Amino acid sequence: MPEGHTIHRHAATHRRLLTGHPLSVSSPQGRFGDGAAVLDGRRLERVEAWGKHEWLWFEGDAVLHVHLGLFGRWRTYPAGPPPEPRGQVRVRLHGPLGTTDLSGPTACELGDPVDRDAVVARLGPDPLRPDADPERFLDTIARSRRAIGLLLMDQSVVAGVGNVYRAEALFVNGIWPLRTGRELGDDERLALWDTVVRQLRAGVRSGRIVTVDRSEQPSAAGRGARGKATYVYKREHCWRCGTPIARWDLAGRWCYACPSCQPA
DNA sequence: ATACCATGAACAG
DNA sequence: TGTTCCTGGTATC
Repeated sequence: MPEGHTIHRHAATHRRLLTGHPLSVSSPQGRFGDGAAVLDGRRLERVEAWGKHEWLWFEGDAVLHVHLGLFGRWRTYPAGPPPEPRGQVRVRLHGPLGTTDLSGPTACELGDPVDRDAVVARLGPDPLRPDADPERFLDTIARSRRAIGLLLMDQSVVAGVGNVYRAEALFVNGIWPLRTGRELGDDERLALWDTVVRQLRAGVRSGRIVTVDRSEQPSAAGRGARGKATYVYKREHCWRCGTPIARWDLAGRWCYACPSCQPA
């Protein structure tokens, strides 16, 4: 399931496999309105990701906006699609080099560049984008009385961080989630930004969220072995110190932290 | 067959 | 703050 690293990986795949070609566009599930008919046969010009959003720019200023939400997924078939689509397929994009099927998205809308800009205007900097502006993130949280655990999940503060990276980024910096943005030190704010950049990039590279440092992996976890993925997220005990993990509902999402490594 | 759960977010009030 | 919408994998009857 998708945080920002997943979306950037999908964008890269779509870029590589689908851009530059006229695509067959269909909606096997039939729930894409007239979008499929409008896009069918158009050339895909470029693909862009920002946080958890993806835009596919087709010729003629037709822009497909996709947000996977909690359940959405892309299934890509470089060798050609299976005869029967798997599950409920909202959109199928088919080109000479491959096919990709979208199911379960929170958003799948056809618009134009202005619509795209309107979405971007609501988003904070994306740590994965080269044009990201860390100062926006730092200034916003430096002024905020809201808990840093809420700020990291707020896509208008930083785009692409979800529940797993929230938990892990706070952990590696020893920050209790309920401390407010303004009461953090400048060094802590900067370190948090650096951490989400590093963790998200690692996620793009590997396709998994693995935040536990190699030096803290069990020695048996060599090549191929999965090793430990997280320090606190969905864990019973802290991977670093063994203290029972605190877990509570924070604005409707589970929040995980180590009471010992992340003192309040 | 059914229940429950999840890495998300918009909307109402 | 609570409700609603997406889907599908796993657990439970």
